[in-house]
Amino acid sequence: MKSNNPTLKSIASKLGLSVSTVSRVLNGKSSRYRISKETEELILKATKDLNYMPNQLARGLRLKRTNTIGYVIPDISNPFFASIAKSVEKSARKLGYSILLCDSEENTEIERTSLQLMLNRKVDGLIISPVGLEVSHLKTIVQTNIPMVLLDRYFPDLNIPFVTSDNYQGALDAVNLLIENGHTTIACIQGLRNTSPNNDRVKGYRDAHIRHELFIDESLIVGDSFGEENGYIETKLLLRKKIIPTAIFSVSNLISLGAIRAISEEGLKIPNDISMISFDDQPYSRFLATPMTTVAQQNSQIGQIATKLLIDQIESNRRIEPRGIFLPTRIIVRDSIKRIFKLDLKALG
Amino acid sequence: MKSNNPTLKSIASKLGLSVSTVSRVLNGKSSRYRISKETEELILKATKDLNYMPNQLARGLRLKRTNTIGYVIPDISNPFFASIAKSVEKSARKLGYSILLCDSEENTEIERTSLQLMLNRKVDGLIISPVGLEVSHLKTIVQTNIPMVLLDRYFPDLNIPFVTSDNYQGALDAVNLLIENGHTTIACIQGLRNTSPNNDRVKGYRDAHIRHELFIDESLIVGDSFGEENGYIETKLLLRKKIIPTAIFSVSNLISLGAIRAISEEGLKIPNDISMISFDDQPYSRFLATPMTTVAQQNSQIGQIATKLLIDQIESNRRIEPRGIFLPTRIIVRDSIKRIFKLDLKALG
DNA sequence: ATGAAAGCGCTAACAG
DNA sequence: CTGTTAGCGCTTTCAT
Repeated sequence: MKSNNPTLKSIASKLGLSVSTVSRVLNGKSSRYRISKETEELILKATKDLNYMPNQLARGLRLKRTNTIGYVIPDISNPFFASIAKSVEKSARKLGYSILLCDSEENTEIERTSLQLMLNRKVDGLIISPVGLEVSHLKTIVQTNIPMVLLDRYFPDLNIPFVTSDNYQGALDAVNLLIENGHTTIACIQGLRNTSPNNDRVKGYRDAHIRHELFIDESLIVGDSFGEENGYIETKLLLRKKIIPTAIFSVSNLISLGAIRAISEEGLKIPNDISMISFDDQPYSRFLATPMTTVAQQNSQIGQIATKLLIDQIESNRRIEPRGIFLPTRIIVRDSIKRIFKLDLKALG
Repeated sequence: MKSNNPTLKSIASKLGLSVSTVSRVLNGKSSRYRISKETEELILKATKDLNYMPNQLARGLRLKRTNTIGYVIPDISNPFFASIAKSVEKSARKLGYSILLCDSEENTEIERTSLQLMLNRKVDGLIISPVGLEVSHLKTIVQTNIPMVLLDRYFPDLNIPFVTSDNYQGALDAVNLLIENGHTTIACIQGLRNTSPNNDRVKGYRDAHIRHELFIDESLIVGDSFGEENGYIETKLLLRKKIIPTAIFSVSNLISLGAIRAISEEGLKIPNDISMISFDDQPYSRFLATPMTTVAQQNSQIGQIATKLLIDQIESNRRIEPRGIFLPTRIIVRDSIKRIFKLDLKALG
């Protein structure tokens, strides 16, 4: 049933040579071992004719190196992660590595077992966008000394290099913009709580308020997931409050979609009835009913840097000092923020 | 540097047993080999304590089975493919398989080398959404007898099972809808030519015309890629023609985004100035400036079926008869089609 | 009820 | 310049 692939052995015997010679030639060590031009060409020709391809399982077993890196991501269908996945795969491929992919579905248990699977498959390194709620399993992986880098979500107290956006600054900028446009009752729809991007963004939200000496209404900080459903539900709820916020700071692209759905269901218009700014720019952001003002991240760069960082670690065979890299975000102004009358509290007070 | 993982050997010697016994117990063959309860428990306890994990490289080498499947996709950042990737990964994981991922960037050469890489890594099977322009490399892979299934794009004359949407019927429905709304000058912005989804969709476009005895203006069938840029450029061009089409049938979600960009740049409105229907429904489709009428595919089902089909093949160890599976599409009517005065040619003639 | 040994396909140390 | 051999970690046949 299975076609018999040629092996070093079969080629060697066919040629009346030893496996080592064939192996040497194939690994470009002909000159180092002073192998004669004739045998070299003989071997090269034979391997080409037979379309010989080395068994990477055997190679990996022997070399303890698989040129494969494991990548675990919480939701590949989220366009934010999809675009990062693209750049991770591409950078890795360029550097000679393949990607073993796992979608953890925002579930720590799946993440844990998938990581174990990858370890068993002897990947050379790990890029993880962790769910972010649990660290214990990551800690045990750190102990194995396998190179790894965290992407997007990180743990400040964990000794692992990471690359992420400057979520704090991005959120600060976003909420500042809202405030500068006269908004003082601003809701914040969070993503998964206790994950670093969420924490940093919420902190930015708070600090923007503090800087402008604005009261922080805790009941306006709502939500608990990066998904659309969360955006929908929380917005529905927000619009039922006695005091309805004049603006929403949405912490992810998916949340925004849900929020938009709720807003339009309630017969309201952005930005006339309610303003909005959203984290994550997407190709469609500008084409929404109201073109969305967003905080754009450098998705492709995040993936690229993380991959290079990892492969550096793998190939230099040393742990790099586990620093975090924060990439700047940038605000793309479109039409979802309304400039409203600014009640100057200080002037009144 | 590297922490010494326990191996069968190290465990066996620590326990004063042989590797074979340990292996047997770990593979659940204790009863078959009448291994005493005590040794069994001894071994189980030791492996748990030491957190033993079998080296899958060694296992794969020996067993000729890796529980890994290769998945190559032309553009993971395209939300259509991202959502399929999600369901492929999930179904595979549930059935005990990991995914080796490669993004071919719509480039046959990358596809070819990536497939080779996967073969070298001894994946148990292949799911391929091929670029679709070249078959020769796929043909040689077929000859190796490795289980494979094509996803989305297929080759009718190639002996490989595939799963895809009923693109022909979907396009037929789409263009019929346009025609029923009075449109007779309908542009078709194609994706990558000579790929099956594109061909089938264009054929649907044509046949809808034929059925309604409408003239097919070849100059209205334009474009050559599934990307946004193509949609933008071709729409720009279409809007410069002497006779401007009253409607556009866009063959992909990305093309539509580009078309929308061009249309809005020209100061036109959908559907007042021009109507539109697009293949691929996306979460954002309903929130666009003009909520888009789309042809929705069953993304997650496509991925699931393809994966199960493949794993069936792998585990049953026989080639299934290479049939194609076409999943029905469905039209989601929103606001992007304007009902226009219907010029009844027959009545005039 | 358990062990010894071969071998999957490869690389590298050692030997000429 | 080339070959022999050991061994990566595992499963499985053959012994006992």
